[in-house]
Amino acid sequence: MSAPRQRVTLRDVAARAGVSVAQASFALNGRGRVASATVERVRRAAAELDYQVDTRARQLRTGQRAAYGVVIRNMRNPYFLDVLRGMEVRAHRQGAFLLILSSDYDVERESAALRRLSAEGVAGLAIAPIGRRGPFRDWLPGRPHLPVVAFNCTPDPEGPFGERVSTVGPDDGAAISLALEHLRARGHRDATLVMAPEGLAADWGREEEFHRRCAEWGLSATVVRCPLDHADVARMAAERMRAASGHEAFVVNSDHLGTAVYEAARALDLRVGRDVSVVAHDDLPTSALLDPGLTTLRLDRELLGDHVMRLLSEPGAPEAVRLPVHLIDRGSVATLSRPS
Amino acid sequence: MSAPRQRVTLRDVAARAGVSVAQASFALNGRGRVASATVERVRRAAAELDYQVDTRARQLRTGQRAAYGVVIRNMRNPYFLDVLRGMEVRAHRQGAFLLILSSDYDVERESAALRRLSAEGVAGLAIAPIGRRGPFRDWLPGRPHLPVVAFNCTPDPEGPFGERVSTVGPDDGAAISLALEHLRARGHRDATLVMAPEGLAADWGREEEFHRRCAEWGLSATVVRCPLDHADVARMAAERMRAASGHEAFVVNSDHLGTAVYEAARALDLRVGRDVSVVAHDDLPTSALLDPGLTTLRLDRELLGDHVMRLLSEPGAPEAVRLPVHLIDRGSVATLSRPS
DNA sequence: ACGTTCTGATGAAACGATTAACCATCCGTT
DNA sequence: AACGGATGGTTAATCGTTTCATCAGAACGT
Repeated sequence: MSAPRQRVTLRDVAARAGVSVAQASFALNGRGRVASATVERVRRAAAELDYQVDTRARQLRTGQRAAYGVVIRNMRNPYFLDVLRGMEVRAHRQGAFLLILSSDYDVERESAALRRLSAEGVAGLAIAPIGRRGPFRDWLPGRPHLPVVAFNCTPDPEGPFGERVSTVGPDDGAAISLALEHLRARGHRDATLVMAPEGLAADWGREEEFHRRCAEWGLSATVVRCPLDHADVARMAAERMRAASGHEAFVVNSDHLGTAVYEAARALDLRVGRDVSVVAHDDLPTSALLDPGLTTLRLDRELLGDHVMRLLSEPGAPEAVRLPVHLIDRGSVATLSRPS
Repeated sequence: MSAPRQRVTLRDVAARAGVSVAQASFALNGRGRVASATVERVRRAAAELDYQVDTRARQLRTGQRAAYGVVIRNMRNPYFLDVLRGMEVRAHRQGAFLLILSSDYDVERESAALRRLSAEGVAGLAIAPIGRRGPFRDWLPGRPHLPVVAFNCTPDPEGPFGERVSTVGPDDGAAISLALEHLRARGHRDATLVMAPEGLAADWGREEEFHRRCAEWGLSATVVRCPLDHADVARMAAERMRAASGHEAFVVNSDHLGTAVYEAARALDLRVGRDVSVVAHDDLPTSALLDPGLTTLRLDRELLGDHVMRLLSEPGAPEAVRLPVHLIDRGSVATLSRPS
């Protein structure tokens, strides 16, 4: 009765239903011409044996796969989590699922992840690429038929993505404008943009827009590339604050970096929102809990994920989707009565 | 030269190296007897063609798969993320990777996830089960050979897991003891344990230990099951505080629930750490940012993930691993001068 | 010169599903 | 009686790898 059978195969089901393997396959997938009585019998047999298709065999034959690969930069960043969730919801609706790997800001691992996912035969690939010309770029031409979507990166016509891949990300231009407008309305005359290390994140568009806007609005602009490590960022921010002649206003590229500014301020006995100002990107869950709350640029991250999946599952001409961003004012920007 | 070939297969490599498919396979996997010159030729051919094994075909033949399935409860909980990271690090070391699905606290989805992962032919399955007898239980006997590890749940000898599956989780007994000891040392005479909704999380062990310890130390004990939704928890906590005759001390089963207590307190104009006391579980990143910081029970979550992977990849007799927990005092517990 | 071992290589059978190409009835028409 | 068309079913090829069984020579000892 209960021999230690290794695995229930379609052959077993067919045998039990007294029918050929082909007919069993047709019956279960509702594809060929098969008598309704037979369908019933096969279904019952499958249920009784607790049969599960071996998706690998199926894929091998059909070449199709209901799985998408995702390469994110970091497993611990709630930002990516929400994106993943957005992707997952849509994937789930179409019966697919996600193969998630993280590059951990390491080009070696990013490259390995890409190889791996392609070997797994995913139906499409989403990636939050590292830097400007990581392995991503070299790797693309080798898989001419694989739909690829890059997210959280600036579309760069002459950059890594070329004609083939769609991009989805925040509307960086609008975001920077919002931030600067917010500062300007409160009497600020200069701003410092704090960016992730060169070549790690993919936020090249923001710098450009920052300079453009500052010029347009007559703000004095500074751009700083900073280390990724939290403590180092805090140190650097403290450095700048100490050296600053007047009021220092930071526009930082993530909430993570934003909290570092808080730490720096605390170390110097300065109060954020009075002595120092910060506008951040991302709106992580922690940001509302800070004191004062972190004024930040928010983007619907699940929506972003949804767009990524959409582009992956309905391939067409590549798009460059820029999602709207809005500013959440929590008071981390000071109001200056007179120019600093 | 560059015909739109669909995919580079081992046959192509073999052809280019002027050798049979078998020999090519042996050469690449270093398995059979093959001349070193041939190995070199095949390797070069593979590199030139940018060949990638089709893991599905390989798996179909070998029956083995370098992927493990994970079913977590929620994609957005940083707790699980750290666990995943722990798993991923070990998996990565052995060249395997993770198939992650989330049940979203829905038994239907948990069940679907299990089916799916087993159809994918994973080499093992880790699950943070929902409730006491979810689909998990019914599903187990059908796959007698699949290694399964449950995490973040109390091992329950007569419960869902039986003899087959290992469990990994916090040492709930020790955790509750720590919390109560902390309260007692500060003059508290009663405690309220706030638990997740019946049948959702898997923390049955804590309640038991809570009663035992309270009895032993002469504390008056109350246990509350609460809704999962944040706002509802806050409402309930406020209710209790208002009705309370003396000082209210909560031991809550997650930091998530803990912050709800903060909100309730704020709504009633009470100060946590003075008028109300809280000890939580998990130590999420947000907890240190609250004011006052949330006193919480911390567990090395990556270590937990590491253990899960270990048990999955080196199957043996089932173990019930309980990881040490320590208390992080951030001041959310008041010191009472005299008994309340 | 002849059997024996050893080396390097090959052919073909799996793995478990899908599916194109046939085949056998049976029913109704001409 | 012969034929055309449904209808329900079967056979066998195929997907890309791995691996078992086999084989042609070379090397070697007697």
